[in-house]
Amino acid sequence: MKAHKAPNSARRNEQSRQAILTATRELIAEVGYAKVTIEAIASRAGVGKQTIYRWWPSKGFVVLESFVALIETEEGAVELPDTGDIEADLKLVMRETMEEFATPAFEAPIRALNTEIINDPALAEAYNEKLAAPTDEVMRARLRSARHAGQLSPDADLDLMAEMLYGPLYQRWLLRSGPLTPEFADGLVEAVLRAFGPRA
Amino acid sequence: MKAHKAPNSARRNEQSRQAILTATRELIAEVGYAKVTIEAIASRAGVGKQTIYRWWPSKGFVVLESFVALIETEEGAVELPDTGDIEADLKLVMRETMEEFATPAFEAPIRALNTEIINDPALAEAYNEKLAAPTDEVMRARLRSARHAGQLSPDADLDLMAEMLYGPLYQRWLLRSGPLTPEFADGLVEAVLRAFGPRA
Amino acid sequence: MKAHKAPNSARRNEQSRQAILTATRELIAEVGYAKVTIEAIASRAGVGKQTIYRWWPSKGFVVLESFVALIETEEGAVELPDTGDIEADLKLVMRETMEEFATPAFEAPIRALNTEIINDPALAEAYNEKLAAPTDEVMRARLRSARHAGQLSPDADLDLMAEMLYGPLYQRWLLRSGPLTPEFADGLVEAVLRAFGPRA
Amino acid sequence: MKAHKAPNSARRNEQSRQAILTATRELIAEVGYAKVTIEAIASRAGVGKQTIYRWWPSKGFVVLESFVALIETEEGAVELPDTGDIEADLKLVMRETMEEFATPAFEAPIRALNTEIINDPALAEAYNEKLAAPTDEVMRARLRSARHAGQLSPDADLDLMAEMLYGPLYQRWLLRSGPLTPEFADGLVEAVLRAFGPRA
DNA sequence: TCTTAATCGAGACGGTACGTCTAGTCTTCTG
DNA sequence: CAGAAGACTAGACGTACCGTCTCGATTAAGA
Repeated sequence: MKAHKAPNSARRNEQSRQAILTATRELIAEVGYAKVTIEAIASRAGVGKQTIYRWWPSKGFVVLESFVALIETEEGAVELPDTGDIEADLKLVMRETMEEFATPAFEAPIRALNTEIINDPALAEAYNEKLAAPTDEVMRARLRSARHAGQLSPDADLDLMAEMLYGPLYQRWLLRSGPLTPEFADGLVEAVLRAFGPRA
Repeated sequence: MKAHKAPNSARRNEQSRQAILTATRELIAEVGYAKVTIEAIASRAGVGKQTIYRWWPSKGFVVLESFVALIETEEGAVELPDTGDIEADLKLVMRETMEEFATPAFEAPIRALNTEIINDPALAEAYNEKLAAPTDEVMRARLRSARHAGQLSPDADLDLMAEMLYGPLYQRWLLRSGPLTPEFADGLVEAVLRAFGPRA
Repeated sequence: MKAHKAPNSARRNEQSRQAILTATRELIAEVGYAKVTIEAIASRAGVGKQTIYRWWPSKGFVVLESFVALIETEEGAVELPDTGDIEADLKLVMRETMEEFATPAFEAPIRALNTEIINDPALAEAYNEKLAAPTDEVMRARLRSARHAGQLSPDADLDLMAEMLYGPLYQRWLLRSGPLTPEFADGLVEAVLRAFGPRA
Repeated sequence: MKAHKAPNSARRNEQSRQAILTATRELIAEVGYAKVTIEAIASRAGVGKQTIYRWWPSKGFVVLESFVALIETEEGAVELPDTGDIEADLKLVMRETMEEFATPAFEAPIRALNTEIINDPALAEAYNEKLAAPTDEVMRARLRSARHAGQLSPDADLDLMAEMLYGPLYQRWLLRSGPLTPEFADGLVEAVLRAFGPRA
């Protein structure tokens, strides 16, 4: 595998970049990730194929950047609810997350990205840094608040806790190993809180 | 998508079938799943392409069957250790699972399968039934034994418990979102046992 | 340069072959040789690109074969006039040849072929064998008849004679180094006959 | 086809011009004309592509100018031998010409030019004027001398004679329609002299 | 035992997309 | 402010595979 070497970006055409990211998002929504081709993106964006190959090492990175760009525009409002009741808040968040996962418009591209991530460590790194890390940080912030409020054990490992909340959910969704029901979300939250609650 | 209709298997050539499954496994190990093509499998197996298309609906199913075939041959010995100490046993199992995940010979094909599963519900179902279910059942058997021994709460949800053990581990591995260290395994087991232990 | 290895032609699809040769001729007539692409030929012929690459080593050979095919269909009538007067016959033939050279429908593809021949010895060989040799043989047959009739010296080198008739004409045409006038043709014939006539 | 309009040459950078012509000659010698690209010339010459497009209408003209430039530097010594024996002199010249044609360093670029000339009338004109005409004139000068010496018929058409000497030779070479042997050269000269000799 | 019909290896077929290459134009920065 | 540097749109290149489709040549079943 040849390492991708991005050229000097000073001369980069920002209009083309935006057109490519937009076309990518549109195409994924229209025909599904697996059928999105570099040629189609270039054609839709009114751009030469070389312009894509010049700046991105693979389709996965184009897709990733197209989502990062989308998220960055709506940034700021990303924060979990904090009613003071950690259990209620977590259950709500988990249910909302599950619903998001069930939305085709959301599901398709994320599944797509995960497909690529599995076999591309470089893309995985970029994904974790650009998309997963911010999401996790939001969760950890809420947990930190709860711990401060005495609703969690003072020595609760919040990183592990976040992973225990998201991991089982994610697995069921990605591998379709089980249904995403509210009961599942509630049971998961309750179990995690038993593990990290103040009594533990 | 046209439904795959397997023809009458009475006339099926078992030698060809075995050659295909073996070639598939070899090729995945040699060049990685993404670069394995139907043509390469056919060529390696000394088989016409049509013979593959006749009996399997997609590459994913060939891969899946090649692993199922492998596992079925070594069946029987699959059982978790039971020293009477559930915490020690689980920690051991989790560490061993992690090591397995780190073995290239094991990692490559499982990643391969997961790639296909993500975008193919039918394959996901077959995967969960043929490969995941047996593994989970082994885990649940050990947990049932522990509950019977009073090391777990009488009303512990063993299905959920198994998912909480495997989910975070699986997520870290598949998405490379964190390192697979013994400390992580231990922390995970301890937290899950706090959630489902006799006091809870 | 990789040697072109035509596969076993037993399975060859004759319909596709004809469609390709026809499409090639049409495209050359429509847009000119330089702008004819393999992709366009394939598309026009309703054929996969690989089918062209499988059977021909380069665009030049496709073009060559398309003309050979054309000529072979009208075969049989190819013979020079023989009125008994070699000078008159040659002058007529040379003038007709010049007119042919001036016909766009004829000129374009032959120029095209010559372009390729210059830099491709293999194509040159095929061209000389398939297109040039038959034409030359027809000329030599007429000269042989004239020699037999005593209108040429008994030891006249007919091969050289043919080359001296066609060479200057060809050069003027290909390199546009001079006009193709009847006077030029007549002068050329007269000079060649002085060189190879019975008195010489 | 857009007419090429050379800009005001007052500001033209002579160093760049020379670098381009030199790079062109070197590249033709190294990789062959067909594989020479404008980009490669610009890169080798340390020049922007635009500088080439600004001053030359096509690759052919760059090649042509690169040879004209070369020839102009060694000009003056161009004259045919004149021993008084036209047959011996012509045979010598023809043999030398053939040898030149067989020299790769000479052959490659001339073939290259001819490739372009075939399909580009404007270039053909420039070629005939700049390269062919001087060569022909040298030949005609020698023939004029022979006619004056009574070795040729007083009314011999020297232009036609020159074409009859070069034409067959050129055709054999360009189309590889036959071997370039001394016997061929001698036979050609003898035949032409029979046609244009004093007796005729 | 002899059809006879499905399966087999083989590989040509019409296609799609790949990633690279070059053309010719346009833009930016530097000497 | 001309020129080097090089990014841009466009599109052909030749390759790799896809999944379908013949081709005989087995081969196993039932007549």
